[in-house]
Amino acid sequence: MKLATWNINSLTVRLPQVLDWLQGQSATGEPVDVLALQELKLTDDKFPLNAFAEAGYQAACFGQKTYNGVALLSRTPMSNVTRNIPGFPDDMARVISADIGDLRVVGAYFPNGQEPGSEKFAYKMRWLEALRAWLCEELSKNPRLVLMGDFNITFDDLDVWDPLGLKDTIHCTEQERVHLQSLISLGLNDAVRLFPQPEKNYSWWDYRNMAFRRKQGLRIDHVLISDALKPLAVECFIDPKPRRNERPSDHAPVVLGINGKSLATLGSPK
DNA sequence: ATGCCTCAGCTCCTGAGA
Repeated sequence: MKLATWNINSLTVRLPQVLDWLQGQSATGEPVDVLALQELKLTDDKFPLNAFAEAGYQAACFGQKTYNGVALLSRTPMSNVTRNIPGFPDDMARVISADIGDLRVVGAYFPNGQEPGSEKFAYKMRWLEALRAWLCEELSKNPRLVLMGDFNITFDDLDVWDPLGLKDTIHCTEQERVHLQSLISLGLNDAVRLFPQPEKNYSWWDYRNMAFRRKQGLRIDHVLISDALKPLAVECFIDPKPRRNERPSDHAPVVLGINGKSLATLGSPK
């Protein structure tokens, strides 16, 4: 089965591109079974449930006016949907989770953080700590867990087009990376790095300065899979093609393929 | 360079993003 995440920077603007992309994935191979979306920038009453239903997807959305907003699309039913981090009061719609098959899927839009030392950076740190504590519980309840979304954090210099120039700037600070590693320490794995990748493998490029054409990007969108799922992963890649669209999102989707058959037939012979 | 795009909205400017 195939799972993906994409920060689409306004679903109102990007809905046709999302539908096109899903169609394209089906046409060239396996359909995307689960898609996590971030930065919907719309309220739930404006969520295009019907358009996705016609494309074969059920949806769980958690929207908000103007900013943030996340959703999960799935070809199969979702249950136990939760919104944001339980026990962490937050005005912003950033997390949506669901049981899908025998997976626990968490889609997240991590805080940007703006600038080290700012109040928004402090909020990012608090949010990251709350996420870690909650995921620790979630993993104990369901070891088959996927955490994917716009993390707004790079793992290391390999994720940064100009590591020297951007050293210690937002998305690249030690504090953010320590938090990201603390998620990894829960028993999660950076799925992209499990497979060979192209050079300059980024998921976001600034709209300004022709950054995409100049390959000046960051890898800040991630798919983390739990230890139990790691042996089942068959591919994970960033698809930069939608970034070449006429009115693109500044982010590209990240796709994970896992061996769903072996999940379904676990314990049965052949 | 307090800039450069893009998006939403109490829309002809501002805040936020990354």
